Amino acid sequence: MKPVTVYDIAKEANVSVATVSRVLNNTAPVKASTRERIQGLINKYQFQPNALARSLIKKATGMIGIILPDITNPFFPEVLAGLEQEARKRGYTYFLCDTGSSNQDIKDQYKRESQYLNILIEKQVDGIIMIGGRIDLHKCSKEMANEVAEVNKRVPLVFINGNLPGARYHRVVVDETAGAMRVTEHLIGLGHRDIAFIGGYPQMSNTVRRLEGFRMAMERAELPVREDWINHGGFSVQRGKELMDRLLGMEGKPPTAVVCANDLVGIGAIKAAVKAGLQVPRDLSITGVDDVPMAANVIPELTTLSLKCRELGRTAANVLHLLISKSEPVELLTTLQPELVIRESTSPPAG
Amino acid sequence: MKPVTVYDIAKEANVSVATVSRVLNNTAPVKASTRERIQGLINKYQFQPNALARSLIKKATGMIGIILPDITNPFFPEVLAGLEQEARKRGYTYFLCDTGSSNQDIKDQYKRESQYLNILIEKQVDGIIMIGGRIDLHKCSKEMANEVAEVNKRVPLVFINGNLPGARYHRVVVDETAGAMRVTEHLIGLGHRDIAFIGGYPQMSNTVRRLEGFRMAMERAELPVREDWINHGGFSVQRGKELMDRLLGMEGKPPTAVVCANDLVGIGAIKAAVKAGLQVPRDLSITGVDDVPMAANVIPELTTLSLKCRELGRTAANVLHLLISKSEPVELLTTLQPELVIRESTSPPAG
DNA sequence: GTGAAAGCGCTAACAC
DNA sequence: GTGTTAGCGCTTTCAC
Repeated sequence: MKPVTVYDIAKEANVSVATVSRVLNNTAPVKASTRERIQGLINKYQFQPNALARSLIKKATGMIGIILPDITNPFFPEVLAGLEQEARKRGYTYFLCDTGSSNQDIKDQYKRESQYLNILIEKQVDGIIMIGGRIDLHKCSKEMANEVAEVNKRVPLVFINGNLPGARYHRVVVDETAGAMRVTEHLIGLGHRDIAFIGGYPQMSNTVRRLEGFRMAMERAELPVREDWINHGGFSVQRGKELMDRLLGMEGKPPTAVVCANDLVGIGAIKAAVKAGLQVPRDLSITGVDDVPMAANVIPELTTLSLKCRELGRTAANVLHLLISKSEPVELLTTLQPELVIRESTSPPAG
Repeated sequence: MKPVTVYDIAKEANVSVATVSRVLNNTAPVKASTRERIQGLINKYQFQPNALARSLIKKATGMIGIILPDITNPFFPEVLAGLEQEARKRGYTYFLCDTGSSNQDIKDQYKRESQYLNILIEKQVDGIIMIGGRIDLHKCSKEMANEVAEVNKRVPLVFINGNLPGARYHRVVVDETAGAMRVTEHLIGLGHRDIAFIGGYPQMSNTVRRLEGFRMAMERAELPVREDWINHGGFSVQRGKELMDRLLGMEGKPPTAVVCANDLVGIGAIKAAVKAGLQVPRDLSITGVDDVPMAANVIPELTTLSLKCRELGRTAANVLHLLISKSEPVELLTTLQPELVIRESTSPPAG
């Protein structure tokens, strides 16, 4: 059976399509009796207006796109949850564009970003939010940056925790440098002097920022930074284990505390430390960054830096909505303050 | 600046829109020279055809909708990852419709499902996948079931691990009953006789199925089922802690093993047990269901039942695609076998 | 309060 | 090979 259209409704109600449209959109007064007649038919046929046709005219689709690198990393669902809430409230639905670093060849991640960018434009989304991927690159290639700049000209665009050279973007960020400083200072305040930093990728700006905060805190406390205690390699639990193993395998006195680039690495670090016979935090304090739900569920519960994931998502959706509705001018940069969450994985050093 | 259309391209290339459309879709041969001329303009203006207009004619959008209850529960991102992979390969983009049991008033969850169902139809998605929510209800109300039946008439629909009365649906399921039996038998094989079951909701069919498998294994081994050791209350880590605490607080000899309704409950159960001074698995064996990534990352690593999340997602996307393309008849029911994953949280009972 | 008609940007017959 | 034209299903002037 063919889907019913405004014409079908109009014909059966003995009115014109214009009138049907009017009751559909409440865009002009309609006589109560005809309105009821039409409404009756709408209910009878469970008529649902075709949003494609509507959007084609209105030049607005109520759809936005979210491009992210890996929904499987628990950080992103948290951000999404915040985003969803705000988006739904404003009447948007969203395309989730996972560039799938967990599934597919990670080398193609940026290619998939480009594809999704194009697809979203063709689908006429009202706006796009990007998080992770190329906007986290410390040095992004001119071509990749350019692509995004072009998109930015065509449709409202908001970055979460990232940036790109060559254009001015609307960004919602959390001050990771200050946050990493706070984490490190917490450790220093506890009495630690020998502190390592593991995880992340040196070519990613989030890692650079977190490491920078770490260094600033150490410097301010006049503590030496052991360069061989700074090791990168990724953001996964597996990486955390490996990096911690390496740290534990080094000659000489080990660190008494380890700042991890994110919670997953921190969880891996705990695993490796426990497996090596250490007690956390007695023998070794460990911290994370993100405050994903699991951070509160591991044993011992992970001291971490809350990146305010949900608020980040809500805020980004909000900024994007403001941009779309053009109701008011929007600040380019919105900065949230992260929050130190002290749990069980940190304590004064033993001895 | 206005977006460029086929007309703009056609005019500047001195051809008709039909020819532009032809090179865009490779739908008929075009003289090489004109094709190049047109392609040049397309590149020059970075012309992207409006997918709304195209879909309006073709009656296909390349969009599908996924309705799920809570992206924040790590089970769902895993399924999504599988789904995304398959969907992308087939050229679909998808709306993520999170009915947000984590954010908002959970009482409105089913209302949001209804809303999303309507929105997806209006947006003319080519198909819908549902997972969780009302399709997991052991007894779903007539009205709620009816809504879905109506949707099922209008657009291809696939359920993951759920069902609804009143109509025949295409479903991709994993045999949870057999799986729960396998888990329980593993425990029994280890020598356990006093086994509890915690977590889930009695009104949800997944809980019913898992509990059924548990009971069947116990019965087959001629072991008594202690009804006061069967406690429901949810699927979260927090619930797992509470339910385990209650178990530990009961009079008499405690169970030597606990089958948890899912991994999160299992992780909570471990936390509560450890906090109570027990050693897992020496004093208490604990199992989960799902095999979310975190199950392998907690200490001790959780023995669990892999629900083949990714495969579930891939298969569902596949089935939906088959339904959409009508290329071949599709089985109503696709069943996957779950897999017991033995890790560290189970061992023979002490002494 | 209501209808006629002109599109929104594209594809697909159907001519030539 | 290419152009003309009629829609897809809806909203929106502009009359009446």
